[in-house]
Amino acid sequence: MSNSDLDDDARAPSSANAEVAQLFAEIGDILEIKGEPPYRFNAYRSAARSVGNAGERLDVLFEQGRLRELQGVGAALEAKIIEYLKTGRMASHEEARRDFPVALASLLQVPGLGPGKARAVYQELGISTLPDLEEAARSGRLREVPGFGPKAVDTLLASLDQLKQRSSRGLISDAWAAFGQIREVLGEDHLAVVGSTRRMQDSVGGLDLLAGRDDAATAEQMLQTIASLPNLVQVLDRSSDDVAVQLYGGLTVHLTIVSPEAWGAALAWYTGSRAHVARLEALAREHGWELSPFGLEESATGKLIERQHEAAIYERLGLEWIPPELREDDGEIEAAQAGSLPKLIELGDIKGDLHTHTNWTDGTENLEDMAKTAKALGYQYIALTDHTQNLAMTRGLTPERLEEQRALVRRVNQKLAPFVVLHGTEMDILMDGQLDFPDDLLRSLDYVSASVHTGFRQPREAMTERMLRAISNPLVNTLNHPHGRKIGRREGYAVDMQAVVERAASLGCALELNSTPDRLDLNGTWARRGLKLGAKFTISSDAHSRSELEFMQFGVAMARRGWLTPADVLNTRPLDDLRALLAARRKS
DNA sequence: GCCGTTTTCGGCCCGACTGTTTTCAGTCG
Repeated sequence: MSNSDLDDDARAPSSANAEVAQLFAEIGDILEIKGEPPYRFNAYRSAARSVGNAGERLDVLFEQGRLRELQGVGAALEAKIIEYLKTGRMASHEEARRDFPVALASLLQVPGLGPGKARAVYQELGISTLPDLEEAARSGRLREVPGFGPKAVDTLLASLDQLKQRSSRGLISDAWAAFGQIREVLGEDHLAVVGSTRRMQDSVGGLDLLAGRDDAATAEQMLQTIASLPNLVQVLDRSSDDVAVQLYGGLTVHLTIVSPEAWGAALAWYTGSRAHVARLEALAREHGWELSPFGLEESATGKLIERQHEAAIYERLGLEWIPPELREDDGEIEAAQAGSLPKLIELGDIKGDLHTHTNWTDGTENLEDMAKTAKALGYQYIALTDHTQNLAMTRGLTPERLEEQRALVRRVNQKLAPFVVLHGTEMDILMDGQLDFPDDLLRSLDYVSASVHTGFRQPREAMTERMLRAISNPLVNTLNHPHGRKIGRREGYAVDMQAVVERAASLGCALELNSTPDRLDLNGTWARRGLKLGAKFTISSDAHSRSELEFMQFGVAMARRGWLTPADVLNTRPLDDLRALLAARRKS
């Protein structure tokens, strides 16, 4: 740090970025519990995200007078950042903490417990932690708090149980974003993602990286770079050839230095699931060899068979090279031996995006900008699929507004031809399985997809019937995000998904692989089950802004994990073929 | 508290449900 204004004490183990982001997030939480209006606490939260995920250090941005370039940082929050950089403190944070303990915000994770109840629980019983809350609920003390009747206490206890089971795994998009940031500073040469992130699991335990370096000085430099990333929270572990750190947002990054000569062996070793690698080891033993991260060697003599190239290792073991997404020991070894691995779908096979939103509902941008961006991505078409009237919070479209939208679609299509915007809908499936628009209206649209957005706590039988009824209407082309889960926030609703997938397959209703990183719904496991039943799929971004169109890569990854080929996915088809397929479903 | 092909002020996701009440606050999607 070169700016002499800055106090050395300001730099604790965490980076200033992570510290400031944390303080902003805590202020936001406390403001919400205090009952401040949403635009105030949301301002702190969006600034927290922006600062926490920034790829540059706050002190550098400050020196260059560029703090305001961070999204959501205006004059007031800039001043607070500068105050923190200079003094290591933030007065408004200390002020907020005087009213409510920071720990109280942890109660907001409990489904059904919002800021109002958190405030009441603290003011009436002095409770600010989850264990204390649970104790109060069990002992009956919670009943003393206004608003907590017998039913509310029961629901709360159930929610607490659910919360305990929730996994703390991270989003695949966060892991890849962190890799992008790290690649900027370390360079691309012999730097690779391995582990569950390379296998593109729908959630990841952390980001595992390999760097191939021979000389100790360079290796040391790389480890040091990781240990001082702008968004560092803490260094978890450090040795001469590896480092593990935690970044803002919770992601763990683990970098291992390996010899560039053994690059291929290390890639294979650290990428496959434990079960997959065990199969590779067993195959090696059949040849009298031994596989390790250092190479494939003859067990008896230690003579090197292969270590430099991953594909060559697979080849020596009698296998086709196996795409990382399949390395789960779920039939891929046998297929690779037989030379019958599927030709998996790739991002480049996608011809259009069938799930997008605009500022007519809860998207942030206009149709023309969305379409232009899609066109620039190389697509031939997108489907505009804004929400419908039942989903009021998004200003869901009434039939009248849908008609108005039609004229806009026509104008944009004239302007961007031969690119085509299909006029579609993401229509709510109502509580009883009825659809939010009448059939006549649906018939007038180019594309119809349907989603469950309400009544998540319906019993399993009712939810299953509801979804079956909805997809039984031949005007519904696609069932969107079938499980309705949000990774890290809520489980999917209770539903007999096997029955839904079977029915969809038999009726020709496509199943969506929703590419939004916290959905990834269906995931690879369910895609593969659907494939075996003969289901067809769409892969779509569910973009609410232009940049989110790029989520598509994650949905394609789920498809690959599901062993899907381009033929299994509707939106790999050119527009005319797609239209024919959509029409065929309607006639069924 | 931020922000701007609704631009320097006035917006910023809003209506329904739930369990608690006795007229509604809190939460959700």
